[in-house]
Amino acid sequence: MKKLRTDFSENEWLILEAVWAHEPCTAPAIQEILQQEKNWAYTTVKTLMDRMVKKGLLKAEKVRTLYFYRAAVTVRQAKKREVSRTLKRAFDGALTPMMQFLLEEESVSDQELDQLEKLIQERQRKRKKLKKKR
Amino acid sequence: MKKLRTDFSENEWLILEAVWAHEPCTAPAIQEILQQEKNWAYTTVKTLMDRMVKKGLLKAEKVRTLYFYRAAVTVRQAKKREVSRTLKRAFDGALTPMMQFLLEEESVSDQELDQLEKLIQERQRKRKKLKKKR
DNA sequence: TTGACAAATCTACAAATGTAGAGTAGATTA
DNA sequence: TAATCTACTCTACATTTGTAGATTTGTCAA
Repeated sequence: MKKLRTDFSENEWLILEAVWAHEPCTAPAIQEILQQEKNWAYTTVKTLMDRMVKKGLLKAEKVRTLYFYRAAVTVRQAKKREVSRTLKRAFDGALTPMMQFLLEEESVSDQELDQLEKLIQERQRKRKKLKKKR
Repeated sequence: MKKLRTDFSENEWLILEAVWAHEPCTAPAIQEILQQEKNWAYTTVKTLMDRMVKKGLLKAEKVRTLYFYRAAVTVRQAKKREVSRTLKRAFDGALTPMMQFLLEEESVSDQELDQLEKLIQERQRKRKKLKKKR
């Protein structure tokens, strides 16, 4: 076996999110934070986090007897990873079809549609400005 | 342990794609088709496929001595699953932020931008038409 | 009919992931 | 200082996933 999973598991996301929101933080703190969602035993959380350190998703630093954890990937990087994966897998890397799919399948509110329109038009303006410069 | 993974593994996608393109088809056929990408032994392919049957991703039908497989999920369903997952995980289910992220992070060509603009404007037209009717 | 072949069945094993108990060591407090 | 509390360490075990060998069986051609 060689192929390592490049994406995060559900649990890894959960923990990453908690860590992003509270770093630097300890394993007991994370357990506490996720108490509601996951009724994990302390050792479960700790094991997960230590495995994530090994994988380079978190960093751990020992301060006296306590371990403090931080994320080793940024929110942006994680999102990027997640999005690229879906883009590649389900749309063969093609952006427009993915966008189209999103527009069709995920119910888009009127408001969202307006926002999107604005986003794109802004983009277009930027593009045209650049073109003039060249 | 209870939580079953709701998304597909990389290998499951690969096989699903091959099956979609050739169903109904046999395990040896799939092995053949994926020969280039994955130099899998026949039993590997067969095992994967049978596990996918158990999970409800494929259906198998015995015709005399041969097993024919078909996908048990449509391309659309699979895409939907994949996309929803990313949407939920990385954007807390919010479409606009995801779109925005796509626009920012995935390099969008001029052409794509035009296409997107068109897509959205078409959408807007539809919306307005609907409104009139009401 | 027998051998060769193809596909199926059975079994196996390592790594990854989900989950956590038992024991220990340092910190706090009575 | 002794009892207690906390967080850490070590170990463990089941399930899922990746990967495939060995064996069996059904089919077809010589």
